[in-house]
Amino acid sequence: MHSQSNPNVSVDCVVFGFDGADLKVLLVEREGRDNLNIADDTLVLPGDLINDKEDLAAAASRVLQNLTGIQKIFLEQIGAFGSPHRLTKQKDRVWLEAIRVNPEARVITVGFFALINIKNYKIKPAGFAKHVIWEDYKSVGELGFDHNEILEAGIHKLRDRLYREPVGFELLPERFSLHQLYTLYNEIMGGEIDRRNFRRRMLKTGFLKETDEYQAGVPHKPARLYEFVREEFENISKNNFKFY
Amino acid sequence: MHSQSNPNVSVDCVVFGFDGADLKVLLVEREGRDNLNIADDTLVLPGDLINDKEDLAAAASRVLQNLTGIQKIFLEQIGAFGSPHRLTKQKDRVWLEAIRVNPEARVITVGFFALINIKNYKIKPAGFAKHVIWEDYKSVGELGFDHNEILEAGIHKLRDRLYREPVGFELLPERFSLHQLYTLYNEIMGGEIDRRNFRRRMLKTGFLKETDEYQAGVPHKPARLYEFVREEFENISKNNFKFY
DNA sequence: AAACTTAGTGTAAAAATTACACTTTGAAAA
DNA sequence: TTTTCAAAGTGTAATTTTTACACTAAGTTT
Repeated sequence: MHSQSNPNVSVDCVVFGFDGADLKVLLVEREGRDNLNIADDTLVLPGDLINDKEDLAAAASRVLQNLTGIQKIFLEQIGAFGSPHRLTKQKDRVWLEAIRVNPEARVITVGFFALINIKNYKIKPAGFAKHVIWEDYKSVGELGFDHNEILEAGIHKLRDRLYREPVGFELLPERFSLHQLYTLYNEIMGGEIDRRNFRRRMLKTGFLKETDEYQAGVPHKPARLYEFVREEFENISKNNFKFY
Repeated sequence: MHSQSNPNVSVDCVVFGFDGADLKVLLVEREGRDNLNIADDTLVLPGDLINDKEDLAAAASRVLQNLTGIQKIFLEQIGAFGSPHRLTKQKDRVWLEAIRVNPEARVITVGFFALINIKNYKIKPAGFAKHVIWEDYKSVGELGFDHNEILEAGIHKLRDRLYREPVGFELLPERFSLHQLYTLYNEIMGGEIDRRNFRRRMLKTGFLKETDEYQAGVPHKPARLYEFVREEFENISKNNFKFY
């Protein structure tokens, strides 16, 4: 396994999820205290060195599959992060020396961002990851390596994509209420979107199909559920639709 | 020099220029036929392996400095390109074997795009580049390696940036006519922008300062020249201005 | 039956976008 | 010196998009 790892290139994944109210990020606690003999409970983005004949996206996919078990996942590259100093923090060095074949190697990493429906998958620790947690995006503290920087680039990309492509639906269940969709957009855009205008706008697009299903188990008027119809989206907006 | 190169990571630069009418890309002819004993006149993007303690952007900057002599240049990352097959075309292999210390190495490359004012600099061959040419973007044929793919990603990024940031001015002389600006936008956006609406819109923004200078040596009414005032741009549009 | 909570609906004013054609000016040609 | 040519420069009206804003409906819990 390590023998076929490329010592100079890794991938790191910014995985966003949505629980209906807040935007979450998947973080892992570095294997430390218990398995190795070092005190380290630093949180990092899930990632790994790439294998020799492995595509970059495939490597990211592998990392996520280890954590989530999902095969097909929305994945998009954020970019490369290659500062010569990105691994030189003291704590990071200690960890690298404990775990890597070649801890001195210059590593450039390629960031990916992924979107998953937080309810659909049980996340389980795997590989280097001792614990895996969904952290509220707003509460993320200092991460290991240069991962705060990668995360920032990730949220930036997410906003950009949310604005132009129908990626929001990746974060929701197949059937969702307009309120859920609204909360998602409003949360990620960090903004003050008008609820009524949002609703009208989304319905006007024509790619939301209303179903006969309604919310259940809520202590108030149940909302109608909708589905996203990708074919309609493709037809309607030959690549230059604006979401908000 | 080669001893401090990282064998697994390179940078490649998509350099756009504008000659007043057409969008151009800087391409280099691989050193081949003459200096090495191989027949190879393939065109590629300028690029090189990164050095061991060199930042990615610094590597791109170094490559461009070798070609253009410019220190400060507008540079932005496009992304990483890491297909395991990106160097496996026959012609590319022959060239790599002739030139690289470790021609078998898996190389992932990081693309950058740069904008330069085509008239300000004399481009001169350097390093691996035998000839350097400004190729009309629309006429670019098959390039070596995966460079067509990188170029496509570059033009995509350029359009995206042109839409949101005042990067167009990097491609023009310091003083320019509204016609030049219009042609630039219209060319890059590949579109049918209305000339009058464009003019009004740009003037309304407030960050174009009119000068007392006029076009000279043209066989018709000379146009007034304008300057881009970055400070005004920064003030007016706290980061969410839309150009077109 | 009352209270609570979220679902669901419409309109009018303002702003932005679009489509569109003629006059002006200077240089070059006749 | 007059004519011709080429691009510069200018305004308006119609349409569309965006924004701001408040009440009624429906189901659950108390």
